[in-house]
Amino acid sequence: MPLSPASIAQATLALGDREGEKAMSMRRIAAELGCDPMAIYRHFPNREALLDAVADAVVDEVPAPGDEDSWDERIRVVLAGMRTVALRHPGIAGHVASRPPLGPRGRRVAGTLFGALAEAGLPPADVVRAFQALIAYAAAGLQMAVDAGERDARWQQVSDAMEGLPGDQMPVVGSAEQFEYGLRLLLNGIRLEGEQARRLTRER
Amino acid sequence: MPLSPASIAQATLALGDREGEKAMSMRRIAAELGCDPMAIYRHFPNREALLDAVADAVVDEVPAPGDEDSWDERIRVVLAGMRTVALRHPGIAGHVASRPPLGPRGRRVAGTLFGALAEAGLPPADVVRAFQALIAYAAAGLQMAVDAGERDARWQQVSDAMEGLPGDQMPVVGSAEQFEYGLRLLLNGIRLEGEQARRLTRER
DNA sequence: ACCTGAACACCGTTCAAGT
DNA sequence: ACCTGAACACCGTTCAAGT
Repeated sequence: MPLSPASIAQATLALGDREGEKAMSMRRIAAELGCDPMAIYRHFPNREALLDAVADAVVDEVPAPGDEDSWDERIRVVLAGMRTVALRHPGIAGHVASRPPLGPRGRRVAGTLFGALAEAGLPPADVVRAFQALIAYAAAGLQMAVDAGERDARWQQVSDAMEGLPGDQMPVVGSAEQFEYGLRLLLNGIRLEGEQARRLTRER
Repeated sequence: MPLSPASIAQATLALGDREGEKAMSMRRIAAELGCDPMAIYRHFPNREALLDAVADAVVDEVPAPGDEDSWDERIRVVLAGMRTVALRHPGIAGHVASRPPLGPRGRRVAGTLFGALAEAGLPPADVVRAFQALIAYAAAGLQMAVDAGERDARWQQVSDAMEGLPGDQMPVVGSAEQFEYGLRLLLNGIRLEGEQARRLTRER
């Protein structure tokens, strides 16, 4: 297998899936590929750029929503898809969460979101604002799921300390259910904004 | 100055403020304190725990909202405060963003949010869900502000590629204005949920 | 018993030396 | 010109040796 950006990214992804985030060091990736660590630098300027490429490949697995779906359903599908897909690749999930999916392939996801937000009735400037808010929320929700194993205990501490909140009705931190709830809040907020904007346009 | 958790945390914060995130290594913190790197381990089990303590100290600077403020204003004040305060400490801001503010001092902030969400009319289980969503959003918004310097260019790329969106009406990535917009979406969504819950309670 | 610092097992990246 | 691997300048943490 000849070295190429794609083959390096693929080997890095496999290594991360198998042995976790910390295994994706330049030295170990090189060992996985059977090459010198420095050979990688002839395809990527640095480690960050390589991880960006891996994250982009993962985002490419996000399924496209159906064209007949409503705008809010399209947003829901694409963001939940991003979360699910990233969690299938535990090694890189943290990196996906830490930055916007704006690689060549991530742009497809961004396009879906922009289209849906415009359809919701937001004025152009608010489309960009809402887009950023959605990406921020999705990234954070994903990060919570990634961290859940280690840091769950701390969340429990706080929630347990609150009165009137029996532990058994508490959604798990970083769970899909928790993710969907926050997304619903955002989508309800967006719907409201869209309706207000439409009303203003009609009055004018 | 005798070594103590507080004095170590304070020195770490100062070092991070002055020379950035990467300067906060065990070795450099020890140099700042004029002690052996290993001495720190007698006050903190590891580097992560030390950074948690530093983050907690920073969260303690968040101003408390007024008691007469409405529930949504209290949430707004406390989350915007967290963002502002964290950005005053660039070295540790990334760490604050990457985990819930649940240290001994952070619990005050959590308490404010829980109280405000209950007042909004959410049932207890949804209070926990909305709380998590708000913290997630705040963390991500903060992270965007932290990254803005380096990664702004990538956001610009995408937004520029979208039609009908002149660059001059675009809010800056990670800006306070952008943060407030997303927060407004979430608060609108929460208000809606609260009203629905109240209506259901009245009907019963 | 307490404390220290040498040592271990790593990093990402540079750069001089080899082909 | 291209490629390699030794070397640089670091890490967090362990642990044996000293007081």
